[in-house]
Amino acid sequence: MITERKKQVLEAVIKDYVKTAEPVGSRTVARHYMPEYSSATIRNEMSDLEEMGYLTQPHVSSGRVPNVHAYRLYVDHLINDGLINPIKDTGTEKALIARLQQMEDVVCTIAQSLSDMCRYTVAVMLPRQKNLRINSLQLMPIAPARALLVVLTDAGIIRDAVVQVSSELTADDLYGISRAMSERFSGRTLSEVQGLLQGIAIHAELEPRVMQGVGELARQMEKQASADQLRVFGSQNILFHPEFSDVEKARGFLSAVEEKQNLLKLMSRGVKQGICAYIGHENGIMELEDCSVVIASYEMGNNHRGSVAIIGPTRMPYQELLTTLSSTASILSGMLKNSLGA
Amino acid sequence: MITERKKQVLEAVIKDYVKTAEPVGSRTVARHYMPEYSSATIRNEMSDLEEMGYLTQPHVSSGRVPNVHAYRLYVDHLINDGLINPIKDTGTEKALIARLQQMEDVVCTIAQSLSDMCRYTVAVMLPRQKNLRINSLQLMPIAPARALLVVLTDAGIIRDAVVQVSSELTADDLYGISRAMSERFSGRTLSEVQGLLQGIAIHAELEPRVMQGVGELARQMEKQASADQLRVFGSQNILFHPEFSDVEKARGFLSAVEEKQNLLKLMSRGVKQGICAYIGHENGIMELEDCSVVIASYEMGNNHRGSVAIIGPTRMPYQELLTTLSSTASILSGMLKNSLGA
DNA sequence: GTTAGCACTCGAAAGGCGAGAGTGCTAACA
DNA sequence: TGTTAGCACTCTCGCCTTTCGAGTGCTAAC
Repeated sequence: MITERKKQVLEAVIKDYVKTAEPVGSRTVARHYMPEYSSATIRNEMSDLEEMGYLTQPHVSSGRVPNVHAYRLYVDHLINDGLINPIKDTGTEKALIARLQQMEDVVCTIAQSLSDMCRYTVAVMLPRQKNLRINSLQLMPIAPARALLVVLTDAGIIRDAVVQVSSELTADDLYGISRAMSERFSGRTLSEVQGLLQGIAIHAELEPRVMQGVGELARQMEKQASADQLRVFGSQNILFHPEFSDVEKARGFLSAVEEKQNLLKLMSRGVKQGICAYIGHENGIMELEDCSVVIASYEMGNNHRGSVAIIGPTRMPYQELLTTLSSTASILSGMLKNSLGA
Repeated sequence: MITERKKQVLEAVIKDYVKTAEPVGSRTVARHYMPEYSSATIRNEMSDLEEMGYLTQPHVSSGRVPNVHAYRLYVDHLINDGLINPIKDTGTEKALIARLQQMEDVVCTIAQSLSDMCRYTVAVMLPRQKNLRINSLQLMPIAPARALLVVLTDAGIIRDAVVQVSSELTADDLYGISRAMSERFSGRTLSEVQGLLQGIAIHAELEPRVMQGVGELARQMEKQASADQLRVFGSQNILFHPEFSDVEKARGFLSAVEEKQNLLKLMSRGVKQGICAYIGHENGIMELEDCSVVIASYEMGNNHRGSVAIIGPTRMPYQELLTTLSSTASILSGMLKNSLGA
């Protein structure tokens, strides 16, 4: 069994190691964290902890370094014992909400500033949107034979494209077509719209080239919305951590993060828990075996959930990051509810 | 005077050094580049070239390394003697043009793929747009008391924002307002619009909150358009070059590139020439003193010019990069003309 | 003008050495 | 029985020396 004092020692080792990135000796622990005991006592405890599989010595007679298991124990303790208290800040929210309409912008802006703030790499997953419904469509003239087609969906997603139209159409004509289209298509899902466009019947009365444009745009939107997407920010931050002072490793990290497939899988898994951490090899990505991924999920109204992650070396300040991350996730949920819902 | 043979030797040294990143010895040059001479001959030539200031020895009795002056000579030769032949490719153009309407997207997409392709860092300058004129405005309903305001300018810039409107307005009402606004504002510059909105007279008949939104958006657009902007892509690529295997240096590079002010100044200068290269300290940016910046300018129709740059270590394949870069610039000019003009 | 030959220089890699940090173990103490 | 002091031992790190090889400069011969 692991005694209370052992836990204290373990925590001390973790904290010191996170700070210094150097193996921690018994003397250090005794002096800085548990002055009521002598180094010899701590030494014995550390020896036990090593035997139990929580600490490792890089070589005999150096200090000790926490293990994946140690971090695991520590993180579980943090998460389960309610030491993660998201701070609900409302300042940023107000400042941002005015300028950001689209879900994607909101999420990316937050992620960017999170990565700037904590100097780690941040990834966000934008969940796939099943059965997006069209809210309205509008055409506006931009040049003699060209119009801008804007499509709004119920999830607040706005997409536009330039379409060719016949040159004799006036702005009013375009508006008329817009109304007719909106009437026909609003409330329909993107795939329904594509289906409808297959039927020749509709084509006749409306501009066929516009219809083609609508179909094309619908297909694009659906394609983009039907897969989970991943965005990564601040990947350069990895260079600030001494475990990546070897350029080879830094490059490995960057390419692993660029290659989004694996990360996406991990983050989809992370969506299910509220907040969780994959420590070291637990993340299952070979190039990231010396990294940890802390994931929190956020809500976006219509029953969809995305997730946001901080990625860094195994040696990271879990308590701080878990707190920051879960705050961020809750801010994000709030913003998305306010700006898109209602 | 520099003889023809000296030039050959110099070119050989440059080419070999670019390839291997190791100091080049006389034997290597003789064997691989000029087998008609012996190493001793080359040795004498190299000794002369060193005295003339084109080569440097990292230490006595190592091979020699080309200098800033050597690169300068080489690059001038390349540029002036017409060795840079832009390849006009039309494949990418067709594929991209369908999906990209906004100038910014076009430029950024091209820059991204350029950096992927050549594995260097790429920066693009988006020139400031003076006196943008409004082409048309349009409101479309998105929720009971909200509308999407879309603004088109003559430079093909599209910007949108959500504005609050009173809840009893129908889609037709919004269209009416759009028409009225378009009539009033189209052809005016952004600052004129802001000026007009100061006059109370207009407010009365149109929705005041919409007018506020227009003003706000116009201000934003003008602010964004009135300063040159810089976008950087593939900054991680620097890690592939051995001169940055020291993480300190890599970090210096990244922060210099992130801090866009200096780079922007350099690139504005580069706009004036068609294509040019700043080698080593010539770029005037302290953190980039061991880097070169190759710049080409592109045209965007309305007499505005932007520029695109490749940034990497001084040791770079200038011929290849100059060619690629100037091709890219001409493709870009072409795309912008096609998609925005007319 | 070109080349062969040779002595010389210097950096990079390999081996040796001492200092310092940290451990494990034992014995003494409360 | 748990804690502590003391001591011998181990291993890394930084520093120095040595060796090896690549490449040069110079001279003399072609």
